[in-house]
Amino acid sequence: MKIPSSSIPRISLYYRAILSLEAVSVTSSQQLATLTGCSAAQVRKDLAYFGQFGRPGSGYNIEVLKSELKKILGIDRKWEVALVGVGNLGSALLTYRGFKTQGFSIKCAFDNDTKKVNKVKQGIRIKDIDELERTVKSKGINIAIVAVPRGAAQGVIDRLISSGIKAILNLAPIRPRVPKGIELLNIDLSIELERLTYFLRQSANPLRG
Amino acid sequence: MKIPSSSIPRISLYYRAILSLEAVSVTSSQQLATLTGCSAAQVRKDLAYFGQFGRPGSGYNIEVLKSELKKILGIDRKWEVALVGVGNLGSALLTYRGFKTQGFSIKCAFDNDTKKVNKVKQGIRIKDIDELERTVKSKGINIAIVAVPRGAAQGVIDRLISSGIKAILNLAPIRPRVPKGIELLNIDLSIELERLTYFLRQSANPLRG
DNA sequence: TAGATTGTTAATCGATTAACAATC
DNA sequence: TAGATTGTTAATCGATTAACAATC
Repeated sequence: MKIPSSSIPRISLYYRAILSLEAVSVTSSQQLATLTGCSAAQVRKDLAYFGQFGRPGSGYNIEVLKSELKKILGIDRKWEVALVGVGNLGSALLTYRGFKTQGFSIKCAFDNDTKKVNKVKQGIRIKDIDELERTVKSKGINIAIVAVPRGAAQGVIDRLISSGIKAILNLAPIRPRVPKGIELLNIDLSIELERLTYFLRQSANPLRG
Repeated sequence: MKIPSSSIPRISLYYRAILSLEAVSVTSSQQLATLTGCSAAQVRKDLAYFGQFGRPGSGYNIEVLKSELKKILGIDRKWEVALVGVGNLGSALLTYRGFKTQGFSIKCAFDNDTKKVNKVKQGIRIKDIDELERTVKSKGINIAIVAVPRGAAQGVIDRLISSGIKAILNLAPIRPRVPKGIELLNIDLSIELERLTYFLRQSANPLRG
């Protein structure tokens, strides 16, 4: 069955929602809908793509659902992540505690700035970019976050892929080329801001400023 | 005419693509397609939502297109942005140079940590969160970026809205409630990483680690 | 004129919503 | 049993792709 790609981030939302429901043992598509801003039909549809987790008449057992959603999302295990680029944004990601609570752990960090190399941040000794291939291969890391300047991004991503990285979260403002079979997600903050200004421009509201 | 919301970030991509084409005076939907990874039909469709910018047989004049796309995206002017939360992520955004090149300028920054208040970063004196309403109102700012911890996010967003903010980029890992007419975009890095682990989990590739 | 390329319409594809029989 | 709620099918909606007449 074809699963809409848009259903995956919603599964993450449902998972977070049930984490906030520790006191009860059962929930419903309606409750999950209210908690996440999705429709109840959407919740049931999304869950049904992956199995029959509920009981008609009573709803979804929270412990069952929690465990199933973790399996679906692949977070029923720890994942080690490589970070490339320890500038302002990279440093922020290194200290971001939200990753750890979801089972992600930044295990190594690289930069090409010799002033940063060998400095320790959050218990991670920053490595020279030259050590990227060796380290990623030897640690068997599958996921990388790229937080380097625009001009360096494609080169870094090529090197990550040749080191065996299979999934990349790219924060540099380019659309890198990657071969088939590599999962790439781009987060471009300026593009997001432009979605906002498009809206403000269209808006009927009399804008100030 | 109804414009698909997914076409807006593509317009941003086309705009960036033509910025890299300074040497030539004309481009085509095929060239923009190659540069952005979209299809040529998609490029023409997206542009046609907003007007007739090209000439059959010859293509799109770059200067004309550049100016039209800026107008569409609302970046034919400067925008002042308020930043709430000057932790690691907020500091990174304050120093991010990519915003300025697209016409965005972080004009004020707030934090509730008295150790940070009155410190100057990137030429911005960090203000106490208590000054949020007064400052945003008096400066007539329409856009805010929220980079506070999960627990503080909804409260901050409520206050931003009551100060007149119309568009919010939220980086805290919650889905805030906002009234109709307020544009909200959520960027949740853990959810993005979970899209990657979903893919790795599904992947036929024998994964290492 | 011949070749190129747009803008637009129709066809396809994919995702969401609504409805409801089956189940507890 | 009556009320609640799932899982699934069908209907709707929206976005993308293909095709091509019109234009330069």
